[in-house]
Amino acid sequence: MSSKSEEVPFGRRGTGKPTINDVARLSGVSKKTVSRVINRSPLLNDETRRRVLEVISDLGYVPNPQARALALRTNFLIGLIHDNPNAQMVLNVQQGILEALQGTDFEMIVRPVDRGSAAMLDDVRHFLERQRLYGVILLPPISENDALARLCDEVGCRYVRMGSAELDDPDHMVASNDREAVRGATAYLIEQGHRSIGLIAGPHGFRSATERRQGFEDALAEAKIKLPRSLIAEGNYTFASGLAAAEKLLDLSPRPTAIFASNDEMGAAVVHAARQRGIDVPEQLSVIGFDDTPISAHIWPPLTTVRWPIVSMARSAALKLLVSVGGAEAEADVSEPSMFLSTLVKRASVTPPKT
Amino acid sequence: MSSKSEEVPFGRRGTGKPTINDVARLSGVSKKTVSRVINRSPLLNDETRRRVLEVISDLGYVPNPQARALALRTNFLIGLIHDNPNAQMVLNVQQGILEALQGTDFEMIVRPVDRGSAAMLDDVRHFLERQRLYGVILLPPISENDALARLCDEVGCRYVRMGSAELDDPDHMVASNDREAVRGATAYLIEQGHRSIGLIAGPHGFRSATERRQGFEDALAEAKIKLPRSLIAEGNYTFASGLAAAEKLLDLSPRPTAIFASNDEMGAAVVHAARQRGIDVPEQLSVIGFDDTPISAHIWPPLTTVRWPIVSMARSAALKLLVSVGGAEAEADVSEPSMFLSTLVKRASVTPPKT
DNA sequence: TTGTAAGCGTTATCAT
DNA sequence: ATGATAACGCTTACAA
Repeated sequence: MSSKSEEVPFGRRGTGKPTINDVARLSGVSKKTVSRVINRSPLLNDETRRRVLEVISDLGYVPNPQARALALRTNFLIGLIHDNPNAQMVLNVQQGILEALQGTDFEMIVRPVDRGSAAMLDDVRHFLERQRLYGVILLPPISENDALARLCDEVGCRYVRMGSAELDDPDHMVASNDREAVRGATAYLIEQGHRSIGLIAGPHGFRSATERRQGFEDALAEAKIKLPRSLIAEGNYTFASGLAAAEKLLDLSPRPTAIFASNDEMGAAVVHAARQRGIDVPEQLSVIGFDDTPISAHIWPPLTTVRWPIVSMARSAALKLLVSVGGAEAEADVSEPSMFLSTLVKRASVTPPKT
Repeated sequence: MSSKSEEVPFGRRGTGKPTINDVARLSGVSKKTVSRVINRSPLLNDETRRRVLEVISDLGYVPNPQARALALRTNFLIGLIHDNPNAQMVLNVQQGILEALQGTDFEMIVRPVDRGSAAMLDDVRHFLERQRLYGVILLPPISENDALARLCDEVGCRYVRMGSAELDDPDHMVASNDREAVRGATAYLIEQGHRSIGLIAGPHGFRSATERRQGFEDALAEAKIKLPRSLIAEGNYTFASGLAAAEKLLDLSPRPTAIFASNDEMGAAVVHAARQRGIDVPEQLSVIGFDDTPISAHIWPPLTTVRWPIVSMARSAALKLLVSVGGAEAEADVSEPSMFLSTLVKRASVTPPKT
């Protein structure tokens, strides 16, 4: 009986910020109508909309995200879920996502997870259920986990997976053609005259590792080159593991004249290991990496590598998530691409072998 | 009159998740009492608290963050505001923050800003006002902007600044002793016998650049070495700028026998530039960097550098923000340190000069 | 096309 | 120490 707060002239309470009520009162319509304007409802008199928009802009009114989140049962947040050890990759992805979110009401929230942990799925479930994210982007390698994708579905959270191959339908996936890209890179090595080529593969169980390895083998098969198993070493995408793998390969005799490393970190490690034992790159050893992260350009010699369009992929992933916002119009957009092509970046770490 | 929803046995509506009402009903108390339990109110009968906690755990009840955010007018989010170009640094900071947030109800939200833009302060103000963050962490170099700190105060948002020197009171600051650390690094070069030492300074207007440069000059002054201005080049902390600066220094004749670069990116660039012109590091040129980011250990030769305890600093910064949560007890905690010491990491890029 | 009333799930006020 | 009731600022049902 007591409070008729609508009577208060303006922005009652200390906060000072105008609410939907202020807008409604000042433009002489109901809250609901203002809400319709905010949410771009199509069934609205143009004149009404205009008037409300004017008041909104006069007042500098901005809808309160917390209140919307409560009412809509969904937050205006895009989550990035990852267990990727590579700083540069994670940051590139963040950059891509943020570019997509630019100018929208969405913000990005980052959630690293522990792939090893048995509780990982439960952790993510709790996270998603609590935060009610609008959607999440799954980075490799965790993005390869099908159970995780199913989990997102279950809790009703939109998701897009990033990966090295199509492991989901196009609406839920942005993929690159790693296999083909590595085939091309290896073929380039063969063209240059290399016949004894080492491979530092990615870790067992990673889709990207498999794809890249297959691309490597595709190229060899095409050229009818048969290589001993000993020319394949395995790393886990870290510099340290690359160092160990490189040492194994460089101890071989005869030594390979070229090495393809499944990512730049390990490629840089090959160069490092070679220098350490006085082997000149590229004169005595050609090296190719993968990712085109800054380190590949910064070491000496600059590393020939496969450019992985990670920023564009991440941007696209985020845009796929946002497709369903803005009510009507957004759906009509040309849909975001789902396949991205990686390309070979030729630098100084490859030359024909000297015999 | 119509809805007596309290009668519904359990988790009405589709969502299925128990609410505070379910807990209240099942434990035979009011919502407010449950709320008190959740918020660790001290004035609560122990027996009541116990009973409620039991029901909470039986039900697997978790308070809805969106509703709390609306009622409390503050989100359970910690923001990271930065305009730092260095991927590794940003990611280290994220790691530190996330470590601190581990096990709490808080999540991290990342907000890059554009230092150059005139609208920067307004952007941040809108961001803070809309999102109602619990607190933000300001990374250098934007953390050096006093107007930004004042803005946080104004909109009632807790903040902690990270920086290379104390630019705020301890509650709002975690700092490192860059000046002293660089003085030590330079002294080490002098000890080794170097007398002609180049400096690649950070960009004008950056506090970290000033601090590091002063440390450099402190050491020279101590050793009574007077160097020509030409031995000081300026970069902007990027690899490319480091390359340009290195070229300038290496063109000098006589050439310096050592170079201190104000960060690792530029230090790596020095090594890169040296190799490019056939100058051996460290035999003909010693190099020291700053930060101890992975690149310093990954290039050849591994770079002697100053280890900046950035992860710990970020963790501490986040903990400072959280000090005021948990009602009563947290305040009593030993307060987080505000000063962090950087230390010299000796690797292979420094030797005595050959004359 | 627009408005009314009833939530969304929590906390604050002010009793008792 | 605890509870009834009114916010918090927005959206959805359902009318009109």
